[in-house]
Amino acid sequence: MEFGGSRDRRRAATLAEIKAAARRLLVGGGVAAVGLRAVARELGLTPPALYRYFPSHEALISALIADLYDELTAALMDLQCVEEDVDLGARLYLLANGLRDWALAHPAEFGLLFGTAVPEPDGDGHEETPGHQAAMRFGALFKELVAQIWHQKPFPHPADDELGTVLVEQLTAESEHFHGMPPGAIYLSLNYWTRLYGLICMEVFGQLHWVLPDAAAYFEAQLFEIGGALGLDCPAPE
Amino acid sequence: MEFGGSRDRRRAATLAEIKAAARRLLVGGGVAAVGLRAVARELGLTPPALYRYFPSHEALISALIADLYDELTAALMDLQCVEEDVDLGARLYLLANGLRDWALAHPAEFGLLFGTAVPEPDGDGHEETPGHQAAMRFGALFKELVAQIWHQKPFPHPADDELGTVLVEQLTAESEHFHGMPPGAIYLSLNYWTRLYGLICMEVFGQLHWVLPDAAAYFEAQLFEIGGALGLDCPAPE
DNA sequence: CGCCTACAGTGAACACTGTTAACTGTTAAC
DNA sequence: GTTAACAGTTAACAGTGTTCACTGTAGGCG
Repeated sequence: MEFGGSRDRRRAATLAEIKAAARRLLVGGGVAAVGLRAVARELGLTPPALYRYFPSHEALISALIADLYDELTAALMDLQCVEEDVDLGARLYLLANGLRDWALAHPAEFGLLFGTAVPEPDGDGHEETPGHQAAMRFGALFKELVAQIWHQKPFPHPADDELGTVLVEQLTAESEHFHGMPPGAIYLSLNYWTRLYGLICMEVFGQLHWVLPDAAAYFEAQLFEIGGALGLDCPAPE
Repeated sequence: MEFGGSRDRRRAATLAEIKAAARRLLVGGGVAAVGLRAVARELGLTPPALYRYFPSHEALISALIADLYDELTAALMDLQCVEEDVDLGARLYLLANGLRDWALAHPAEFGLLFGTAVPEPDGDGHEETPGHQAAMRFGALFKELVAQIWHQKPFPHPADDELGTVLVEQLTAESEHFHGMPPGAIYLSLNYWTRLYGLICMEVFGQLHWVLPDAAAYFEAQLFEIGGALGLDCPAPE
């Protein structure tokens, strides 16, 4: 029935089907709904069959996380490339707004990626799961853009003695990821990311509904504010 | 053995024991570890016995959440009352630092309270579970203090036309909870809370470890920054 | 005091979950 | 054309939340 081909092709196909079914269940009923047996049921398979593709339920979830990170990264990348000639500030604005839109459109996926990822105090330090690698690629997206903005037009930043020695030391350690930006500039960039993340998390996780029924206007105002710290002017005043 | 007393007393005692055991399991192995059977096992009871005290597993978790909110609220309250004569700015500083300390000391509990609480789009609007009421009491702690700070020494705030009509409308709707503060001042207060929440969430959920190994210095710097927006001067310069 | 009711708690069972072992057939490789 | 790898199944195990029928004991009331 399925037009033949090498066995690997068939295997890759069902593997994709499995992840698609898992994704479907995730958007339908949250993380709890994507169970091993539920996925198997979705494909008309028996539960043990999935163990030919994933060593455990947790591995399936991890693969799903990695895929979601890549999907989010890709979505944000070609969101900026729709208009190639927009300036860097507008691209950061598109990135931030795109992230919020994606989070609001896919709350279950966002919750899986960014909510309650309580990291066990790992002894070795850097883990190498594909999920973490995908997360790094996602983070690089932001770092790259901010570094470009900085190198195009350096924005005023706090001096080293304003930050304190310990903080400067940690920030300079991250300097290579930010293309040699000075600690004060990295501090402001981290500030941007932290506030953006916090805002979206609070909105998606419903922590903001108790005070703001619709956080869109607040988000817009905050975006202007944190963009201003990076030397960007307001993209859309009102 | 247990010195007698009315039956209600005994019931309340075991109810407290149940929640204590649940709490113990929570800190030991995260949310997933606090299962109905595990709690029963902890007390030497059979699982169905717990249904005399909670109608379901979810109800037990909800009660645990409510208790944790109250515990956190109480901890933060008497943290400020240790020194009665400290000024309001220092009390806010204590509140913010106390919240961070509690979150870092009890990551599992913090995750249960503030992580991935994906709110189902509820039609009625305001739910009345004890957990939400406890959350409101917790939020009131912050709102009260900020309102006191405002009324003692009003800080400069953005004008209405800087915020936009929609945002001003939403903020004025929350004015009663902030003791009649103007929208611009509520905006800054919300800003404070949003950034504080975002920072702590990122740190506890490990989203910050990839760039800052120890976020204490960064948190301190941010605290100074967001406190400055409320007219407070730096409590500890370094 | 003695009955009787309410209630905490038990045992067995159901439907579900992730996971493993032993076993099929089909299919690609030598 | 034989063989070995592999997808997939059936059966089972341990664990979960939950329900039902049942026990004993303790409290309230006549």
